[in-house]
Amino acid sequence: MEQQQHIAQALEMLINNFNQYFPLNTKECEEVKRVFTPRIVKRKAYLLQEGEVCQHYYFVVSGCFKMFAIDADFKEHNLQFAIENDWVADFQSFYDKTPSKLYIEAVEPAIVLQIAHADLLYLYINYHKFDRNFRIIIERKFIDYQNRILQNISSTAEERYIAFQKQYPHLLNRLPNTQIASYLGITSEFLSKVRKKISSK
Amino acid sequence: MEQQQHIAQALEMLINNFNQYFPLNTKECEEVKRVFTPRIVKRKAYLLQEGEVCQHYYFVVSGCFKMFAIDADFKEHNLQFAIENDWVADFQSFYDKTPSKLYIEAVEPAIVLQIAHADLLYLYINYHKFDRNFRIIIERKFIDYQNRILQNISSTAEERYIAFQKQYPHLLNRLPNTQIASYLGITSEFLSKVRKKISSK
DNA sequence: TAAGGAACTTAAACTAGTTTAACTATCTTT
DNA sequence: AAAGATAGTTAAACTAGTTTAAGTTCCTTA
Repeated sequence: MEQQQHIAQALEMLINNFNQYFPLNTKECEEVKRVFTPRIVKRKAYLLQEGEVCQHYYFVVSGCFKMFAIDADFKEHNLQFAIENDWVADFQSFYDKTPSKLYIEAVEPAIVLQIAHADLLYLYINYHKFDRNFRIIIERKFIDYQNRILQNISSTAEERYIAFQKQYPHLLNRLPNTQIASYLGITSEFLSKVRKKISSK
Repeated sequence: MEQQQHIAQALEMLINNFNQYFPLNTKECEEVKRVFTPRIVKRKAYLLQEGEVCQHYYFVVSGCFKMFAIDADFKEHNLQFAIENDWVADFQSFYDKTPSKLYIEAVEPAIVLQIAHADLLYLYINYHKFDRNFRIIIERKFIDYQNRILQNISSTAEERYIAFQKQYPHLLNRLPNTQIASYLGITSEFLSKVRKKISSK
């Protein structure tokens, strides 16, 4: 059946993702296939909304998500985008079991593989390799965040936009500029001005 | 001898730090005592300078550090401060063995316990618990960074300074305002203005 | 104990980025 | 095919934050 083949492909993608770090053995692969479950997400649907406890850690198989907060003036601020092969969750809520202040919304129709908190703990406790691989995954995300903070405190909006273009060329076509502006911490009107200035060079 | 007692105290602090997460057994404690070595750092001395490969992961026993980058205009931008019980390193350089773009400098006389890259790998490979505990340590730092990014893209300098006061009251007294301004991503002149405005309320 | 250097403040002139508003184009849904 | 929402641009008036410079205090080290 077609559906089952899609699931098999998604799981293969996930296992390949783990294998980039410390490859899984047969038993570990079986456990992954057992505890990760697929989920189809429509455009504009949420994986997480403010006030909910983040119950799952998500691996993105296809599509694109934005994770954002809404401030007192009802403005959205994009913390990160997640596309194929990315991991996304609100860790603070996921590990502390506290209500999240964040939203995770599909900006394109998407497929994810999700693992529940208890299942992840099960993997951590029984297989050294998942502590290892998730440590490495989070370390890489930490490095990305650190570089982004450095940019935020040291560069102008124009410099940050140019850096974004270089670092995420594949996202430029997939996201409206309003979303990129929100990620960069500027208004979309000002991004428009910046883009005009750059293109006139 | 007095020196040895200081070292014993520092190691106890380190082990207590690990024990906050998943407590170490006797063998793991012994290994920690074997592979972490103490280092005394004078004020204004560096643990890391731009161009060097970050060879150690540092646990701060006492004192205070700033980690920063220097931009094209020779201005410093503080990425983080580290005091007692904090961990500090440039991960990108440490794991990839690439020259660092960062500096780690003592702003107070300090004592650290350092572990070399190879020794950390040894712990990771032989003891599940270190992968586990360092995963948790980095996850917490990741959450802090994420909250900071959200602040940077969504709040004014005044709001960020007030948040800093709340989150790090103990750092306010230990750091000159110039260093805090650099951390917040503003000039010290503007921080002066912000502080005046706040105090006049 | 003198002197040089950090640290802090103030202020005036400037620039980067926001706000509000209006217009156009494109997509989405019915 | 129409209608409404979403996206992008422009511009004028505004505000947040920078730059340069000068003056003061405090701290450090010779």
